Amino acid sequence: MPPRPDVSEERREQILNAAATVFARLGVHESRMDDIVEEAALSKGALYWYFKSKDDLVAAFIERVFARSIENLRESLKTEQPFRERLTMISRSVAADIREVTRVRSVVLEYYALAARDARVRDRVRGYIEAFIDLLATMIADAIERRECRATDARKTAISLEAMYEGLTLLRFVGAAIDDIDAMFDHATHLVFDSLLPPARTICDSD
Amino acid sequence: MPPRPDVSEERREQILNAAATVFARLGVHESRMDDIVEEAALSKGALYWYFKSKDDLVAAFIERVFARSIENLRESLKTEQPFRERLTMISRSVAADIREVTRVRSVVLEYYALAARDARVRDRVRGYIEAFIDLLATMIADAIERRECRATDARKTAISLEAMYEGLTLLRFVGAAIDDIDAMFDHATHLVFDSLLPPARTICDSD
Amino acid sequence: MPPRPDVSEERREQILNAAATVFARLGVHESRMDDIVEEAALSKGALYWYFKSKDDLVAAFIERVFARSIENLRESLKTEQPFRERLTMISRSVAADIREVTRVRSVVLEYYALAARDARVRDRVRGYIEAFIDLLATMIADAIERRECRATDARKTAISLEAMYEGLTLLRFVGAAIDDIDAMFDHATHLVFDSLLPPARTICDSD
Amino acid sequence: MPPRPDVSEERREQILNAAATVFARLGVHESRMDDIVEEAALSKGALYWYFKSKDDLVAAFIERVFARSIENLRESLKTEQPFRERLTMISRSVAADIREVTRVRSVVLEYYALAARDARVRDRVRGYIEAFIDLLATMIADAIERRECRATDARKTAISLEAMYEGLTLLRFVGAAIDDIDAMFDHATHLVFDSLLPPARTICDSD
DNA sequence: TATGAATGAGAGTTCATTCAT
DNA sequence: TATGAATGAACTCTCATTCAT
Repeated sequence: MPPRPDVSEERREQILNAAATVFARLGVHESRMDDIVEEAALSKGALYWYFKSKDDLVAAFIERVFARSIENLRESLKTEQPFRERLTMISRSVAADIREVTRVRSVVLEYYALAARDARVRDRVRGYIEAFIDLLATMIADAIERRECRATDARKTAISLEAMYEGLTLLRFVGAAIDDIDAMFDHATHLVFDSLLPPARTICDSD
Repeated sequence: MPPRPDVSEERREQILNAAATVFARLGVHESRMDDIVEEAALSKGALYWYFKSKDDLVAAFIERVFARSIENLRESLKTEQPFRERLTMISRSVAADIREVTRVRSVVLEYYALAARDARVRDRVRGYIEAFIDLLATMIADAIERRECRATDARKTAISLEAMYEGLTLLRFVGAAIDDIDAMFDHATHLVFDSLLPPARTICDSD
Repeated sequence: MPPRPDVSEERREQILNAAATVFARLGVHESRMDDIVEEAALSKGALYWYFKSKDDLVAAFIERVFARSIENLRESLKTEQPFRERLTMISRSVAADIREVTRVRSVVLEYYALAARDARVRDRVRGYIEAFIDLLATMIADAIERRECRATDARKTAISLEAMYEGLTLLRFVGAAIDDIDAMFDHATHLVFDSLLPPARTICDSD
Repeated sequence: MPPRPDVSEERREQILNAAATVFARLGVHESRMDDIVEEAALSKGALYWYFKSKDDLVAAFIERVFARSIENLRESLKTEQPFRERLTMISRSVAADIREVTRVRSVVLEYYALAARDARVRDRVRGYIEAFIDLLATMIADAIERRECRATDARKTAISLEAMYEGLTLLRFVGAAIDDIDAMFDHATHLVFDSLLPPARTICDSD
């Protein structure tokens, strides 16, 4: 029981926020611990008191980014809604994510690149992506069960969706091809959505 | 003194090949000029004779990777074939690309990350991706014109496809979710494909 | 409020014991104040309350080691005994010392090394060694007076003995040459002992 | 085959000499790589070109000190001489060593201290001391064979001698007890020498 | 007395780049 | 063309010490 109020958590936040600012400006690789120290208005020692290395800091930072993304998605899926609306909500949620954190995305990419050679990083990244995919797969499986969607491999489809979202984010991020984010996400989502509609009958009926 | 045969081009290839090996093993960031010098069995001076900086070398390396990818795709699209077969061919071409160059992919990712902060890198990357998208868009537009595919925004669809391929590559690369590359690419491609089939009639007929 | 019992002395002991453990494991140079704090199950502040610096702590620690060694020797010399037995006792006392404190010896060595450049450390070390030599010299002078030993420069001989003991300790410590400590110390002691026996007559008698 | 004359060896010497100067002034621990760089009038990079770490530099330095000591002793033992003269020569050789390298000795001590915890250092030190002992043991064995010296365990006696020399060096080094080095070494050597003389007869004759 | 978060100067080491030969 | 020893600015991380509580 420390006599002073425990400021550990807010110090960590303070540092993580400083890191976010600096990483966004310079990228992880070009960011110096001194830059972050200055941004956080702390001493070098304090930074190393809370994070035992730069790698540790980067990992914690990424963890936070991932956790928030997952949280956003989970929130979007909470309410009871038809499949179509849910898909749209997800599309919008991810699109919003991008707009908010475009610059931070470079850090995520550097982290992805790192995953190739560091098994621990790879495990962390995989964990996050699997969590994302699981949420989507569950939603799709539900839809199939409710006949809102034709029978398909829920997991493979979830992966495809996740891949498309990651891909669009990437394209947007490298400044390629995508001007109107919302329009693009909607188009992409409906491309998949159309192919998931319950088959034939509906269409014939409308004939 | 007869002019010595110009070895410039093969020296560049020699260095680029060495770079490929080293980058694949260590990533761009962790690769030292000395590592590449050693792998190429050359001297430091020679390396700097052909590439004026590490950035220059990385750029040349990436350029080569991109060029080969584009070339592969262009080759796949050369023959006259129905839309459906073409899509399958593309799917297989990209899947093959991944298998071949998984490790190199980390270099591409690092380069993507770099694109966020360096306008020149961004332009290069955008150029490559746009070229890829253009190829896809042309193919789709052709299909629409031939009524092999229902009317849709060809460019947006091409972007979606490209995004999905980039996304799947990314997922595969970070070791997430994808075990059977071919199956996954086929599923993803057909998801889009199904939604691009000419509407209604065909389906009802099969009833 | 009754005055709390003074825990100063036992706190100092507690810290010194912790230091002994840590120094033995890591050496002075590689031991961190934090290591000692942890080993002592105290706080950093408490440590600095009792010892004003690392140097201060090291000095106190060494002082204790020296004092104990001197005490051991003094104890060995207390009883009335012939010269020969006394020498043997000393030999055994030093040999026992080594076995007990081999690891601590590295701390002493580091301290010796430090003595080269720090006059205060040098004075401390000199004081200890002089005390040791004085004890030996007194014993030898006694033996001479009692004709148990031939006339010789008592101090120079004491120095030689002390040197040999320090030397053997050093050799043992760096892992060189000495397997059987007792045998080695006996051999060394008797080398000197034989040359200190009263001369000639004794030997001729035995002819 | 380098076009320029190979300066590697002299560069190493240059650095080692600079290290000797700085180590003598500050001790190994307090010596900064920058100090050595400055003393050597080189760049930090050059220093690290020839020695891959501070540890490596220290090891090379010590190696040189050891090698020279051994060489000195070997030189002293080359000429054919009676046992008595040889012992005196050794005594003088070691005494001279001390006078020359007193300050360097602190580095050796730090190295000895290090030996306690680093097996590789220990092996190096052991090697040197064993070499020293072997030289002495061979000399003593010779003397025994020639009846210049009474039968004794040559190796144990060599160890005792080496121990005494190391001990005297240590004492001198920490500023204790020894004012007249030569007188002290002579006394110590003859202490042992007397006990190694062939027994009885000689002594009785002189009565 | 006792705590432990905070300090910050300074350490060893790296590595892209240069340039005399 | 080609070499590789040399450069040095800049990096991450350490740890004895302090001081508000």
